[in-house]
This record gives sequence, C-alpha cells and structure tokens, in this order.
Amino acid sequence: MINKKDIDSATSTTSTTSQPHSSSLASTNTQPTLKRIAHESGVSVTTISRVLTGQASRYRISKKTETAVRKLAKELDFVPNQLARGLRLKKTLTIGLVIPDISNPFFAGIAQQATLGTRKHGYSVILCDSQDSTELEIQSLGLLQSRNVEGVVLCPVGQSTDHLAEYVGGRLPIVLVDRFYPELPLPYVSSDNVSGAKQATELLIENGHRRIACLQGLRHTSPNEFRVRGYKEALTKHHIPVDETLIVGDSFTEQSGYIETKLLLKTQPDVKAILSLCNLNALGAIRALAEEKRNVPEDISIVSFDDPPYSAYLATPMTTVAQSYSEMGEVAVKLLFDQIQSSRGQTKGGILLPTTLIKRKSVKRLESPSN
Amino acid sequence: MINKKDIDSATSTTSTTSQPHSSSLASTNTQPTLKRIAHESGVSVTTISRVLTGQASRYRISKKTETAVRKLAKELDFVPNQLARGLRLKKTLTIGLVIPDISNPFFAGIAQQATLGTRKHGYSVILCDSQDSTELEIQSLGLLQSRNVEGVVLCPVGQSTDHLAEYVGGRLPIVLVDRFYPELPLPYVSSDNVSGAKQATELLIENGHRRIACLQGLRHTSPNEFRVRGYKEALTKHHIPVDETLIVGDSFTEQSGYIETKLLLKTQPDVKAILSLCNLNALGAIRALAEEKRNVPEDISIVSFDDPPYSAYLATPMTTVAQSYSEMGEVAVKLLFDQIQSSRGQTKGGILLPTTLIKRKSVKRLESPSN
DNA sequence: TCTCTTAAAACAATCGTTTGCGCAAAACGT
DNA sequence: ACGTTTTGCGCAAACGATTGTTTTAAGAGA
Repeated sequence: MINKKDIDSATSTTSTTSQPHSSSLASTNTQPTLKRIAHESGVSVTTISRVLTGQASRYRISKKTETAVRKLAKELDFVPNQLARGLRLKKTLTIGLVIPDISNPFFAGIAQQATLGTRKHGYSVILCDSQDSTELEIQSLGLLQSRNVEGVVLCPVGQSTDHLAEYVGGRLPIVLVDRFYPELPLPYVSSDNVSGAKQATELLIENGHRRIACLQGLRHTSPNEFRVRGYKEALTKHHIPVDETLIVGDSFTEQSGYIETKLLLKTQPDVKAILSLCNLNALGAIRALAEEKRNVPEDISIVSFDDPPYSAYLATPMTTVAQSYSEMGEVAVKLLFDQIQSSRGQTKGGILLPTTLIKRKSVKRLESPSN
Repeated sequence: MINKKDIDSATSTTSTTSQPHSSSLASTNTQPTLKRIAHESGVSVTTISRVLTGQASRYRISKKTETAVRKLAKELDFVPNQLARGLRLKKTLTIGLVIPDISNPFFAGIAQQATLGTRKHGYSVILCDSQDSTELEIQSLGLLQSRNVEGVVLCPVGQSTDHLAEYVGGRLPIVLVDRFYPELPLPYVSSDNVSGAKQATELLIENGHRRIACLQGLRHTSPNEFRVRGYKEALTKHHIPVDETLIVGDSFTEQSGYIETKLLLKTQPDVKAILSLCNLNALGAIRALAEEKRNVPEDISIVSFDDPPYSAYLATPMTTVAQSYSEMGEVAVKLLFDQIQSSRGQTKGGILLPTTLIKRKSVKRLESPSN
C-alpha cells in the first residue's frame, strides 16, 4: 500500500505550524475532496466527514482535531460534492419545476417564488420548460426522476392526465400549480377561478350590462372551465339567460383574442361588454377594437383575467381579476416540502387562492340597461 | 455468494417466454438499478451497463444477450441514475443559470431560450434567482459548483466584479449575458447598446428634436453606460451639445422612471423628447406624463429600450429599441457549449447582438425644430 | 505490572455507474 | 487430439461522501 504513515506524520507536524502549504494547494485545479483534506491533515476521511457534518461531538472527535480540520477545510474552500452526497444519502436537495412557458409573466412569477422558497429550504431547482407540449412534459418528468429530484412543482400543460396518474401513489411528491384535474387526487394550488370570474361578471352586471361576451382560453383546462362556470353563475344569479353563442375562443393567445373579437363585433353588434379570461386574449381584443374604431369603455367595456404590470398603462387602464401568482408559487413550494419532509403519504386536497378585482377604467356604467 | 446460476437459468427461461414478471416487479417502489436488472436477467452489471450505453458491439456482447437486456430494461422502465453516472464520469450534463430577476420579461426570455438550447444538448439547467444581490450571486455560484455543473450562464448583478475574477482561468466555463465587464476577460453576449441608443437618439433628432432627455437605469452597469454613450455620440454627431442635466435616473425600475420624469417636467419644461433606457423606466414616465396631462407624442415624444409584447397596445404605441433576448439566450448557450465541449481554454471575446428600432407612434415630427 | 474502561480515530461497506483487464469456453487450424 | 485465436462476459476498482463497526492508544484501577 501507500506509505500512509509517512504522509501522516509529515503533514500532521506541518499542519500544527502556522505555515499553511497554501501555495502548493492553490495550484491544484480541481475541487478539494475529503480525501485530499485527509492527506493534508493526516486524519482519516471518516473523521473529516464527521467534523464537517457537525457530528464531531457525537463521535468524540477531539477539539484539537476538530478545529484543525475546520481550519484546513476553510483554507481549501472545501465544498462537499453534492453528487456523492446525494448518492449515498439518497437526498439530492433538489426539486424540479416544470412550466409550460417561462417567458409568460404569469408563470415567470410562479417560477420566481418557487425558486426563492426552495432556496430557503436549502434546496435547488432544476427548471424545465415544457413548451405547452405534453410530450415534453412527460420527458421532463422522466429527466427529473433520473436526476433524483425529491419532488416537483408542475404546471401541467393540461389536457391529458394519463401520464400523471402514476404519481398519485406518492412515489415522487408532486404538486400541481394553476391547472389541475378535479378527478386526479394530486395536491394542487390554483386561484379561485369561479369566484373571480363571477365577481368580474357581476361588476359588469352591476354597471347595467346584460349582453356580456366571454372570451375564453384553452378548453378542458381547469382554469378555463372554472372561469366559464363563474361567468355563467353570475348571469344565472341575476336572471340573465346564458347565451352560448357569446362564449367564444379556444386558446390563451393574443391571436385568438383578436380573431374572436373581430368576429364578435360582426355577428353580435349588440354586445357592449367583454369578459376576457386571460391577459393575452385581452390584448388581442384591444387590437381588434382599435381596428374597428370602438372605444373602451365608451363603446364597449372589458374586464380581463390576470393583472400584468402594464395593465394600468394601457390606452384605457384595464379592470382586471388579479391572481396572486407569487403566493401561488409560495404555497406550492410549501405544500411540496410538507410532503417531502413528512414522508407520510400525499396530501390529497388542493388549495384555491382568492382573486382580487382591480377596478380601473375599462368598464362603463350603462344608464339605461341595454337589451 | 448468491446462487446466481439459479436465478440465471430461472429468469432467462421465463424472459424468453412472453410472460413478463411485471406483477412482482411493478410492486417494488424504487427506481430499478443496474444491479436489479442484473439479478433479473442473470447477466452481470457490467454487461447491462455496456448494452445500455450502446457499447454492446465494442465489447462483443452477443445479439441475444443484448436484446434480452434491452427488453428487460424497457419493461422495468430503467433510467440510469444521473448522480452515480455523474460521479463516475465527472459529467453531470447540467449547467447553471443565474438571473437577477426571473420575473422580469427580459430575463425570462433569456432563461427560456437558455433552457431550450440546453435541452437540445441533452443537458438540464439549475436555476438561481440572484434577486439583484451580489451576495446571493456569489452564493449561487458556489452552490452550482458543489453540484458539479459543467458551466454557467450568468446575468451578473453587475457592480462588483471581484468574485468573478477567479473564473477567468477557465476552471468552470462561464458566459456572461446582458451585463459584462470590459476589463474582465470573460466571454459574454450582450446587445449592441451604443448603436441601439444612437439609432434611437438619431430618430428623435431626425424628427427635429434637439432637447432630448435621457432616462437612465442602474449606473456602472455595462448596458447603461453603453446606452448613455450611444446617446451622447448621436448628439455629438449632429452637433448638439450634451447637457448632463438632461441625463437623469439611477435604477431600472418603474418608480425611478416616474420620479425622474416628474422632476424633469418641472425643471426642464422645454424638453420635448425622452429617451428611456429601459422599459420599466418608460412605464414610469408614461404614468408621470399622464398625471401631468401631457400627451404622447403631441406634447412629448418617447423612445424606449426593450420591446415588451404590450408595447403596441399602450395608450400611444411605443417606438422602441428591441433587443433580441431570445437570440441572446441562444447565443449564450452556444458559447457555453463551445467551451464545455472543446475543453481548450476559454473564449476571450464577447458578442454584441444588433438591436432593431421599431417605429410606432410615440415620436412626433417637429415642424420647426425647437430650441 | 497487568487488565479494564474509555476516548479518539480508522476500516470497510455502501450508494449506482463505468471501464481496464482478465478469464473461460467455444471455434478454429493442423 | 491439441495449441491458438476468437467470442462473450465478469471481476474489481474507481468516483466522493456517509456510517456502523473496529481498532488503537491512553488512562484508571488493582
């Protein structure tokens, strides 16, 4: 074997002197390892590990050894290799975050809070952008598992649920954000979309509107379905018949908002109010209205979901239903760590965050109710 | 030892039948490992590894064994443990991404492209939000190293460079995005800020403006300094004296834009044009102008840096200097992988992406040049 | 002086992969 | 029938950290 004894005595004497061999150390290019510190200090890898993980007293390491090891570790800028650690401990201190589109301010906000919250727990996050593709979402989930993440925060693309069923058992802790599946018992955090939409609709009704169009987004996703439900509930509550031809659109995009609004203006000229279920739809609607020379709110009133930072600066400051995406990210992380830490089964339920109606200038009071 | 022979014959016979032992397998809760597959199939861990890494022919594994192993691996949904792999190979297929504020659409766009580009190389990204804090940035960099990332894309907070100096050698490949330090020889990708600002300023000049205020952002960061330089160059080129009292502001925030504009309107009533060096500043300026009942562009013209998606929908569609943040993210990743793959030293230079001036309606042509 | 306790630290196995080397059996040549 | 090559695959040592179990040395007691 190696003449460990030699190294041992040689280094232990020099290490007690105040002359650090930093010159020779600094030259080595790789990250220092326990083994390296062991060589330098003359004690075993085991001891180093125990000192550096705070188990010195539990294993009766002498004060002298402890301080010596600590000092050397600091000198060498030792940082434990998380790969090796994770392998041994089966704890990677990492979670996954899967987002349909990180460039969307709504999701970016969630991502930010999730990142920050995660760091507080000493964890890191691996980010995956699923590009609104279920296939990429599946791929991402697999990738995250191969990297041994301890949990994942997922904003699912939304329309297929099959690939998610396997996580119900709790094999890998997972929490859904924004979009979820009522029939799938996975924990989730979302906004109270029905209440939000209902409030927004009622605001329009209270201002004398009765012919209210609904510009919807991607169907069969929970946010869309619940918002439509809230819209209908408000109408029904105020004894206004639901007219299905006023519920149009099929995508959370600017383009969809534009096209549907154009069409609406032609086919339903008596519509004096629009409830937009997404900020991008609203942007499209604004473009269409401008083209058709309709003023907001004089000619037509709008209320939109989501409250992006520029809402107040639009041609007509927009009345919106704000979702607290920062809270959403925060709560999601909290829920996830509840699961990770108390490894007893998955939380079944979901959490619905309240929305807040922000009144600006895009709603006009109708003196004599139309229709 | 274990009676491997027994297992061997037992499993190899059943595995050739069409009856998969999936029932007993599916019940095990943990990820399958090479060892497990080895037990099930009766061949050694070594062989499995070789088959699954595509080295079958190189090591003369028989076709029969190969297909059997492949089949079993698929049945068990085997995914190699990236931790173990990374440890052994010293390749983690991971890069770090450090961003000052992921909720800022500009950075979110960069992050998206970086994520997507990275995935194309089969890599994942660990995301860190530095919250515009140098301390968090340092912490993040350390964390990423302990996780053995192979490189990092960094949007530095920007004002201190000391902690970055150690990366110059190329110990850990790194590329700077957006903000960089001319004196620090680290590769970077940024916009051609001086040219962009110059163009924008010249547009104003060509429209007859001579008293042009400059709403700047965080000083001593490269984007800000270069934009101011571009502004001055344009002025000088057209023989307009630079008036330092027209260069105001100190932060890339909405609030700064608001306050400085308010002040400006009071102290410099003859200013008829504003060059805003950041979209948030512009938003603040708009708010201030609205409060003071100044119309854009009738009373005052604005050109802003950055082209967020809503630019066209503002009260007055904004003329902007667009930076291609998607390209920025893309190029950054490309540069990083150049370094990672060809492990010969760091690229020294930087890349400046062209900006494009998008003309909308926020600039008014002055018939008789003021002043 | 010799045994027994206890303090202090080292051994060695382990986590899941990869890989240089080596070894058996089969195929081949004579 | 007996070397020799080829084929097919396994052994064991890494990678860097953690931890149950041992070992060593020193001090206490008789």
